[in-house]
Amino acid sequence: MFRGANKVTVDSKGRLAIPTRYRERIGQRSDGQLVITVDRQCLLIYPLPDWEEIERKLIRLPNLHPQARRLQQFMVGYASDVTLDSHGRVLLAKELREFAAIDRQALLIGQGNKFELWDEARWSQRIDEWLEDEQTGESGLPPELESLSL
Amino acid sequence: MFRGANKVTVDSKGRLAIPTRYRERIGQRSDGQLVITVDRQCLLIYPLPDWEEIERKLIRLPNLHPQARRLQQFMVGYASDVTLDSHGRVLLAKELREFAAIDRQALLIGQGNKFELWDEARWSQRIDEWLEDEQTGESGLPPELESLSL
DNA sequence: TCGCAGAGTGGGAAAAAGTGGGAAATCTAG
DNA sequence: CTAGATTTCCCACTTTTTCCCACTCTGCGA
Repeated sequence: MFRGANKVTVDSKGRLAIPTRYRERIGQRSDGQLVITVDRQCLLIYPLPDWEEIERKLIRLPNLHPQARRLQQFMVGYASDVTLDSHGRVLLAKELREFAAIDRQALLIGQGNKFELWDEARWSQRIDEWLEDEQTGESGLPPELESLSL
Repeated sequence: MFRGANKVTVDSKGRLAIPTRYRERIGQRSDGQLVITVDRQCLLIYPLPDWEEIERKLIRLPNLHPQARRLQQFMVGYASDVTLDSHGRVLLAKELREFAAIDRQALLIGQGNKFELWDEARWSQRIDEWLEDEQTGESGLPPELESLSL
């Protein structure tokens, strides 16, 4: 399981250093091979085998359904294979960086079998939204949440 | 069960000494391994096995639901593994300290299977809020609370 | 009151990780 | 086929992290 938040910087060539504590796991799981694609506001980074599973699911979606088609189109369409270099860095394609508005400071967020990569400004905006919603005592929690005890 | 409130200080390197009376229990329960993550305004500190149980619950949540997704994103996303050093201290990641606005004086609050860690100022603010609410005699207690006898 | 022990705190040095840039190799277009 | 541009690989420097040691403070007992 990947977890934890790390500030990372993308250098002028578009390279991103994966924090060392994850490298061993990535090496084991996929021999350093990752797939990076887009989500609505951020990028997603999967070890290759995990991505392949997702991809199979995506392709099997009913592709007359416009939303399913679109999801497929974006996620598969932007997916790019990368390999860790000798210093544990990966190269983010320019298209991906532009899509997620990432230029230098970013946050790498562990999310179980994948990572999310957020532009710093967008992430803090997301935190603000969260705190605001909690304040206003939002209703409509699903039953699983209401009864969740942490 | 962890109980009690302790004033603790976070040093300039971000280290936090766990009060000795808890150390033996933590050693037994998880061999000194803890996971620290965020809550709305404070940090939560779990022994590793307890955290893993929480994490399983979180991951099982319906993740098309925006609120569930967000909870998952933040709690798993910020969760960081730490180990007690030779003096019973743990290192708080910079990202966590920033999130909870903890810079030096903090309060460690025992909460059963976990601890809460509060910035000192935020904690006293919270006490004020509590007292105020009691004054205004807020209604609308959920049934579980109404019938609770202390 | 003094000293000892346990706990807390701070800091220094070695090691590891992160960062940037240059040169070689490959690709593209004219 | 050649010149320019882009990509890839590798090296070197800087910063951060980690580990360990030493000092201080407090409380307890002699």
